[in-house]
Amino acid sequence: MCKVEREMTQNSKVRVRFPPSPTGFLHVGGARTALFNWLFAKATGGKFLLRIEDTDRERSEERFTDDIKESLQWLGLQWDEEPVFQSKRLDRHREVAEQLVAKGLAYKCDCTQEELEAIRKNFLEKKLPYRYPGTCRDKKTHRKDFVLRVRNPDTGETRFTDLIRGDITIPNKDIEDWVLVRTDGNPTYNFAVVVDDHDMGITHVLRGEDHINNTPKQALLYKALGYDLPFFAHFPMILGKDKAKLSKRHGAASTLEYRKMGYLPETMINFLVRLGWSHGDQEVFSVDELKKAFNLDAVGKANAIFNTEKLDWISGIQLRAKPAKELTSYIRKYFAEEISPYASIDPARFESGVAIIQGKVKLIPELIEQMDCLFGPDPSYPADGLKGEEKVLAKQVITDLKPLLASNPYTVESLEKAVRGYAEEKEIGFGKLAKATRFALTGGKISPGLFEMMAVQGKETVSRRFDNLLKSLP
RNA sequence: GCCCCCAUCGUCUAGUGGCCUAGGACGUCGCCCUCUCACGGCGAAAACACCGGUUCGAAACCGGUUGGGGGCGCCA
Repeated sequence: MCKVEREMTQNSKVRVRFPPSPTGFLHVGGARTALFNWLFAKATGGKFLLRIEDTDRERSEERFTDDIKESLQWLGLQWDEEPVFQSKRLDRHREVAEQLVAKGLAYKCDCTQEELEAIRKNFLEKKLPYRYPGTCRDKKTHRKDFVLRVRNPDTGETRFTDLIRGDITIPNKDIEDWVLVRTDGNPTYNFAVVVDDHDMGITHVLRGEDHINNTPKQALLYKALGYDLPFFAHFPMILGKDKAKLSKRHGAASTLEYRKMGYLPETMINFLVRLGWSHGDQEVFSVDELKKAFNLDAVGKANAIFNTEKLDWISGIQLRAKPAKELTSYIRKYFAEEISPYASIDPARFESGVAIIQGKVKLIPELIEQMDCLFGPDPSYPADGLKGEEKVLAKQVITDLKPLLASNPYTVESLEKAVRGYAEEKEIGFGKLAKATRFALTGGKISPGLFEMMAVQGKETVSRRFDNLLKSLP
């Protein structure tokens, strides 16, 4: 925590917000912005709020609001107060707009979109930077349709402090008289944000770097309105592999798709937090650790590329770290359809199946797939699964092991002792023996540890599969 | 075109003037461990964009160049 933050957090409660517009699914860039806000709230003992910015009635859809909420909840980023819907605050926005007009800080502009387009085109042709020229600033009479624009100073400069980047200064001549209220009476983003952040008591505006250019506009409005400026911080962007701003065409559109792919929430959080934030050499974090360790001055300034190599590595680690019981109920909740073939399996057995596989895979679908050798139908034995001499050995080993294990308790230790004892006695290399046994039990070459597997499969299955193999052998 | 932001291995990053012949992690490639697959251990290749300053001393500070990103809507 840097000095400014410390002063701030000592004097009053931190309140941050995540303000998505429901015009698309929550992509991972948005998810990370939400995460940083949430972590900052947790680290400072503040509140994390959700505001749905649905002032664009045309493009806003309820299914996107649902997607955003579900994504946040899946990740565990629970908001602390009822979500605010910007569209329900219309009256308040109009009220503030009127105050601005009354003070002469906003004015009506009846330029049509066509007229503006012509001006814009003209500026572009002359290679001049386009800015609304203030045509209507002092006009007395207006057409029926008009917008409200702010009256911004033409000279001087606007400065604000970014907690990550330091002071940022913009000449006022580069800030145009932008639109506050549309022809249809709805507020624009930059206007609604300022009013809402102020009314919601937001102390820290933490958002993506794509908003840096909006900040001077908003800062000017705060001043015009007589509001205290909140602290600002702009996070670097997450870019796609082509180094362009993340969008639909970069693989997964919605954060929820990562859930489907089999990543855990803690995996996403661990991965996302390291895109732009660091803590010495530490790479692996639990969510609880993050809630204590997160701070703004360890956030970097440079953009990061969303590269899933490390995501998979973290996934393996988090999968291994999750208690089998929790992992099992997570799988039951989100992969119900995928595990439906194992519906009849005793829950405790199912959980031990999860336990012996979770350390070997990186994603949940892989885990479910590997459970097939435990709970699926008996395997068939491909003819080329074992070579000639291996078949001879297999026949001997399985024939001997069958009665030996039939009278043995089915615990990992006891099974291991019995089988290893047998191998020693017969002077058969354990590797060869294991290969034959594995083939008998799975019909393949890859499986969980032999004894863990047998213990989960149970005496009946093991014995039956031993018989099956013997029958298939010449 | 104009404005803003940024710049260390392929990728994520450490680094706040001397500890840097630049550290960690992912990925890659070897070797080891091992009942297979994983895990784990050891090792290798791999970066301070460029040019000028400032300084006894720059990856670090300043300026410029180049490169990248973002913005320039009655979208958010």
